[in-house]
Amino acid sequence: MTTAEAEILDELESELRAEGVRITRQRMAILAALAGSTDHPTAEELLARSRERDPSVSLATVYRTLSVLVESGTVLRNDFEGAGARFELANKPHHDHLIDLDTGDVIEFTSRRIEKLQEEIAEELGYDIVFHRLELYGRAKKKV
Amino acid sequence: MTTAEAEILDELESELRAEGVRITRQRMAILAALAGSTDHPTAEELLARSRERDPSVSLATVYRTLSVLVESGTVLRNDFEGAGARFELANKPHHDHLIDLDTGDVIEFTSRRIEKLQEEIAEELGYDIVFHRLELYGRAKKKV
DNA sequence: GTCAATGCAAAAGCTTTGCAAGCGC
DNA sequence: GCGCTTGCAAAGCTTTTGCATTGAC
Repeated sequence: MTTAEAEILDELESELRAEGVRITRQRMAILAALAGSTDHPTAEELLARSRERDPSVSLATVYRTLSVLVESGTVLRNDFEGAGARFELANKPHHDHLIDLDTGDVIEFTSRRIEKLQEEIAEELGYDIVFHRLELYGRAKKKV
Repeated sequence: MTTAEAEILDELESELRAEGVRITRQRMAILAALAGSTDHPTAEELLARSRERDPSVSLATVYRTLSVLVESGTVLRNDFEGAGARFELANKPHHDHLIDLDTGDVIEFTSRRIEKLQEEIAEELGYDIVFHRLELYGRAKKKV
C-alpha cells in the first residue's frame, strides 16, 4: 500500500467513525481495497482484493459494507451496461465515464458544459436534477 | 388500438418479415403491446399487455422476442436505475430520458448540443462513440 | 454487556435456457 | 416437412436476507 493510499484510508476511517459507523477488520479491508483500486471493481473483485488483507471477508459483508458506504456518500455505485455493479470511492470531483467496449477500461472525464446543459434541460422541463448518469460507450480510434 | 398504432404495427411486421424474422401470433401480440405503449414498459408489463391480445404469450417468449427485436434495432432497452429493464420501440428520433423520482414517469428529451459535446469529448479522448446513455433523475419543481 | 456486524447458506428478483411439442413458411 | 418458436420448468447470476455467533465500543 502506498503512503497516499494509507492517508486516504486514515481519512476514510476518521470520517466514518465521526458519523458513528462501526469500524471492523472486514470494513477496513474493504476500504483498503477501494483505496488501492484505480479501476472500478465489481463486488467480486473487491471481495478478492479485500481478502488479501483479511481472508475472513465474505461476499455478503462486501455487499453490506458497500451498501453502508454508498448510503454515507463514501462510495459511488455504477451500473454500467453489461455486467454487475462497479464501485469507486467518492473522494474525487464529480465525473462521468467513457467505457472502452473492447477492453472494458473505464475512462473518467468531466464537462462543465454538459453539466450546465443538463441543468438547463431539467429547468425547461420543470425539474430539479437529483443526480444523473452519463456514460459514453466507444472504441479507441485506430492510430493512423 | 388506434389507426396510428395499426399502421405502426403493419410497418413493423413488414420490416421484420423483410429481414427474415418469423412472425408468430405471440410476436404480433408483443409488437402490438409495444406499439400501444407510450410509457416504457418492463418485460412483465409487456407480458400483461400482450396477453390481452393473445393469452398464450409467456414471459420466456416476451424476453426472447425482445431479444430478437433489440438485435434487429426495432426495440431499445433501457436499464434505468432501480428496477428491471424497460423497453420502447426504436421508431422515434434519438432521445435521452429524465426520470421522475417521485412518480417513476419517464420524460424524453433531446439536445443537439449535448450530443455534440459528447462527440467532442470522445474525440479528445481518442474514441469513437458507439452508443451512449444519458439519464437525468429529478423531482418536479414545486409550483409557486 | 449490549447491540450491531459477520459468515454461511438459503432466498429473492430478473433473465436465460433445455427440452419436447407446436407452428410458420 | 424442416427448422425455428413456444411454454413450462429449471437453472443462472447478482444481490439480499435470516439466523446464530462474533466482536466493536
